[in-house]
Amino acid sequence: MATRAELREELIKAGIRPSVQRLAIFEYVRQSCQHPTAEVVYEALCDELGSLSLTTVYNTLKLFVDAGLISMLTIDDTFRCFDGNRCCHAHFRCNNCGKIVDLQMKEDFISLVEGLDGYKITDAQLYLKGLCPACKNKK
Amino acid sequence: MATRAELREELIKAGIRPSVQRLAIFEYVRQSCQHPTAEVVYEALCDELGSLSLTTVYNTLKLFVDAGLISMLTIDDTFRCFDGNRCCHAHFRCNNCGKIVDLQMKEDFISLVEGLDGYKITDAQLYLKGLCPACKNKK
DNA sequence: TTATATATTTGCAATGATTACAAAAATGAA
DNA sequence: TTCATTTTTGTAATCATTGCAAATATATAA
Repeated sequence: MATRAELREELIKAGIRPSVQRLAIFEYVRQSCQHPTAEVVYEALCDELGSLSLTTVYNTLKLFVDAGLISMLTIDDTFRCFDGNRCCHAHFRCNNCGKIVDLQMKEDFISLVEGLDGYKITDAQLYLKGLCPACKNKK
Repeated sequence: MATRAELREELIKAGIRPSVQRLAIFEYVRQSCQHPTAEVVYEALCDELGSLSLTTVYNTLKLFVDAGLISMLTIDDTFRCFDGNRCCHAHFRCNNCGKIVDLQMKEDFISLVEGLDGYKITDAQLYLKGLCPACKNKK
């Protein structure tokens, strides 16, 4: 769990000026295990920051994604969500309850992909979908 | 390359009545290596079928995805595209030119995921993003 | 400090892919 | 044929996301 000062340093190192809004958004996404959407980030930080614009949240999240500081997940095709967990992991989305969970990997999945000579890879996501144990038992 | 009769049988086996529209859409997505969007499928088949509704294309593609006959890709976060290739493979999307290409796998990537006991997996997608060789050289 | 340029935030309007809906057409059963 | 069911269609609505221009904050220079 990084401190606020460490997160600030990380932004600066990435060439991003740590404004109040940016630092709050960065901290929120990095600490969350919930894969929040832009809307969720906005709702969560509105009070804390006094005021905040949804546009700022969208712009800032995009800034972080482009800088490689967080990832954007498109596992749900109706909205994007964001992930501050920097360890290599896969995601599972339950088709019934919609929950998105992290799954550990035995090894980095990029090593299994063939024919990547000449490519520059900046992002990799492994998405699994189906039924989570709870929903599977209900049916 | 499956014949039209084989594709028809596959629909019936999946419990889907092979209407003219459905068979044409199924054939198009299965034969294409281009990961078409609903709009692309619609444009391609409008003439062939005389008339066609974009709503039908959307509904039909969803029907096929739910039946496990084709996959939906969300590698590009601004639109969905569809993939009729049933072999296990990964996808790469170039951040510069937008091209989506298939990549072979040394082995099925699901085997690398831990903690799947109790889950029912119905879909798995591995997405890589970055620069393709051509775009990488240009920069 | 003050003035000026630059970067950031904000609110609202616009965008566009996708879906809801209800009518029309096609198909199957009796 | 008649009736019920399934499928298709066109249009309107939805809603997550973006464009844009004004307002605000921050950094730099003098």
